[in-house]
Amino acid sequence: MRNLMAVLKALADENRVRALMALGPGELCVCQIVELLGLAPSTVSKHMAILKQARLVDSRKEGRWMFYQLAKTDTSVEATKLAAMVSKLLADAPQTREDAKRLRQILKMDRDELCRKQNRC
Amino acid sequence: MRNLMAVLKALADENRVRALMALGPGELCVCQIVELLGLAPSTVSKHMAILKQARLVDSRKEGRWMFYQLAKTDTSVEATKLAAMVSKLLADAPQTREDAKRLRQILKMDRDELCRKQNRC
DNA sequence: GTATCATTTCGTTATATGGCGAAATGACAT
DNA sequence: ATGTCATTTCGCCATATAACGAAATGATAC
Repeated sequence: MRNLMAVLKALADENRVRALMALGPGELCVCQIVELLGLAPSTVSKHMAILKQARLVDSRKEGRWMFYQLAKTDTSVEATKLAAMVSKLLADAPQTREDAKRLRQILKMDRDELCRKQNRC
Repeated sequence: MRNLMAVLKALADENRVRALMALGPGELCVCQIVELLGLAPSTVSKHMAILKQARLVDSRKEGRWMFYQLAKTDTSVEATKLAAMVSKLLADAPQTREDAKRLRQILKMDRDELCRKQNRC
């Protein structure tokens, strides 16, 4: 019950759901998610921590960058199944399409430059 | 997206999830849910309104009583599928078993008496 | 070591949420 | 019509949550 509620609470925020959807194709670093959602890095970091605690995502540190990816299937039954269902239900939503399009642009950018740009403004 | 978020937000509260689980076997009136959850009638009413807005439940008025039941399958794809999954994931949880047991007792009580008792204390 | 830079943690603020009790509503009974 | 009673709406309070910026962290680069 506790685990499931953590998952459901994690899924009860639009920005977190968008982040999850964005991770579908593959891992992303924080600054890429920041760019997609248009939120402060500290805010995104907190969101990702909540997703991680709910076992919806895993993280991997590489140098200065922290990469987040969807949790593997065996991590948590509740998390995986619910995330898969939400993902399926949202697959055709306008917001999802828009984000996917924007994400393709973001992935084309140089990561160093992307981060630097964020720290300037 | 809006619909799905409404469903996910509705599911992000333990008392609402417990109420949903309790409706599995069949419809219940507000005072029965009040008895199960141990919350004020006004609070339960608000919770049920949220579940209804998310199209997770339907309501039916019979005299003074308002009965809530799980929404029919064709009401909302998102709501129905997610509710079914949550229900399956929680089927064996201790809280669910406890609530089911208590619910059997509540259903044995006379509804008039149950409501009257609540208004006294 | 010192600087730089991505990310996280911390402190603060505004808003959302969940809870209650009192008053309003709406239906039955007298 | 008046009263009773289940439920809802309203107003209020306490807590939770989401957002930001500033400071701390931890890793590379000089």
